[in-house]
Amino acid sequence: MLIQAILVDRFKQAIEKLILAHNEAGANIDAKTLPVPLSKSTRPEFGEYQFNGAMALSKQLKKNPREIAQEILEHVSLDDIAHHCEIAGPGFINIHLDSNWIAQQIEAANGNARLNVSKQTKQKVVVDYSSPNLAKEMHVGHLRSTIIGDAVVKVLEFLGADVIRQNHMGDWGTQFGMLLAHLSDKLEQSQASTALSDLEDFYREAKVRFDNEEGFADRAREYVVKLQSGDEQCLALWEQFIDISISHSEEVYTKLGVSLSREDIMGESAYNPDLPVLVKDLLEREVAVRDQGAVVVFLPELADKNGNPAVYIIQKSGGGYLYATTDLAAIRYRCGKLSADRTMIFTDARQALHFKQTELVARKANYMPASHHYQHCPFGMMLGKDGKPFKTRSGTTIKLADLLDEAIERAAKLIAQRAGDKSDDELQEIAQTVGIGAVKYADLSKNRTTDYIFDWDSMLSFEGNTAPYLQYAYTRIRSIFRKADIEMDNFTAPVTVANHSDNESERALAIKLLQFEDALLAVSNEAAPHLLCTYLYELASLFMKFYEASPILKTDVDASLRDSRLGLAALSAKTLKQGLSMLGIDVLEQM
RNA sequence: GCGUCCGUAGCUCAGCUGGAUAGAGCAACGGCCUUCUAAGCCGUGGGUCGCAGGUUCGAAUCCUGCCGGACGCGCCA
Repeated sequence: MLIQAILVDRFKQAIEKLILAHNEAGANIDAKTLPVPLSKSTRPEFGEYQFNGAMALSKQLKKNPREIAQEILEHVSLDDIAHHCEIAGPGFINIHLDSNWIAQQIEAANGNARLNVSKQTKQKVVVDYSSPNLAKEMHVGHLRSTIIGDAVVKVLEFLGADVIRQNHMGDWGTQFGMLLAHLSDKLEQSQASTALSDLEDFYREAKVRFDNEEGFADRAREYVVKLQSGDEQCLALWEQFIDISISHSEEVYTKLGVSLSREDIMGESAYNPDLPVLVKDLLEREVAVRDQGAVVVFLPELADKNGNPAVYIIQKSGGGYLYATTDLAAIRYRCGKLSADRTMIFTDARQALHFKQTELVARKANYMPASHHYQHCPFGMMLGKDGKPFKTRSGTTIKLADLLDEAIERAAKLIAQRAGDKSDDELQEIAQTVGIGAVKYADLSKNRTTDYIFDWDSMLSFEGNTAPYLQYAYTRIRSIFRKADIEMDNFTAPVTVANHSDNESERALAIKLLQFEDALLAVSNEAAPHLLCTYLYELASLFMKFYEASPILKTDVDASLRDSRLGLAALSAKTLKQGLSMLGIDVLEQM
């Protein structure tokens, strides 16, 4: 149910009719290109939606804007949706939705497993996210890509897209020479799983040897060469390393409730066989040229002031390949083999230029169809409370697994203070759900593009725009249904929706419930899960107000009113649950 | 030097297809529990939307310049 789209459509038709009439009378305006500025009203007394196009039209038609607004009203057909419209101020058209229509939509959504969210035209979308470096353990820097990407994936899937997850893991590169040389030595005394139980320590040890130990650096370089030439023993060693490192990531994914699995891994190494083919192809077709021993693509589109083109290196002078080469190969694979319509890549903002250049080169080389929608979705850094990159006190990066454990611990402490009569197991489950939810929500609820400040206290405060607030709203509704001994999921009842003057909180809640699909569509278009967070927070907040103002199970509430309110509560809970699940956050029956 | 992103309340952030009096939360202060779970609700105070121009009937939103910050700009990813 897309209210916004329906209204835009109706007004579009009205404007076209109106323009046609004016054009017959001598005007000359192209109605197709006119914007349809329709938005939510800023204040309740202005109705639920407003159309703001009359002022602009009046200019073109040289007529009083209020008269134009009147003409639009004569042409627009809203009888089924709107109770009435009015012209206000300089020419705003305020739309007051019809209470019966709203009520019908609520009932329909309650009786529908998809909450009346329709499926969009099917599109094949590749989403590239998480992509940790397997040489090390996942650290806080991987949190954003992982959970923002996963939230977008889940929203796209719910809207009917054919999503292909691509975990572009860093499983190749010179650093593996050092790691494999070290691993080879370690295996003389212990199992690989033991040696690699802490990847951070392992990396550090290898690095120390590389920097200080006589002959080790040479051995490391030999391993790189052997690995690249496909030496079997070396590859076996590499596979062991990768396998164990992947299981470390999987543990984090499980803890985070992220939907990535082994099948989604398409690491950098997967493109190795294609890299020489790709470079050769680009050279033959003269997209790329040799320059100073390297193979490069010149990009005059990104030239500096003096006309020097930007340079994009795809093969080093020593013959090695770079991430530019791999990313081009990935485009070929995704557009060719996977025939994707859209690619979304979630990496930090520092790589923006790289992806801009990569897209330019890929388009020059025709590796993407012109219609392909290639989207780098950048995000800002995670900063500590001091505004500097988030690190431990000693200045090292924080392991993601440790961060999540700390979240659960902190949540457990806070929950214990309000424990009530819950068992230890129950408390542990709540701590898990609340702690992880809080960390994820704190990140997801912020605009993707800016840096954000990580602060334990505010994310676990359980107050305001936090995951626990949303989870609590859900448990309140569950509690009502428990008390009434009614099964919520299949509950349907005739719903009535009050006028704004009779019960404002009820009406506001009902309308918010109908805007779920609009919110999801915005997330899908902008790759911005914070829009869903905002929506869910507003929904929860409106439910809380409704809950305070409108008793449901009290004895003086008659049966039909009770059932109507139960209907609103049920849809609120189902919407919260569905929305949170797309953010990868669980709900609880009690907390 | 060039480029990208950003600058909104004491703090953390929304709002940016131009629209009516710029919104939340936290923090501060004051109310509301014989309870559909107070992890809640209601209220009060708090803003030169970095600065200066411009476009417009109308600018936090678009354009230009400046100031301040982060990041990036040929052989790391």
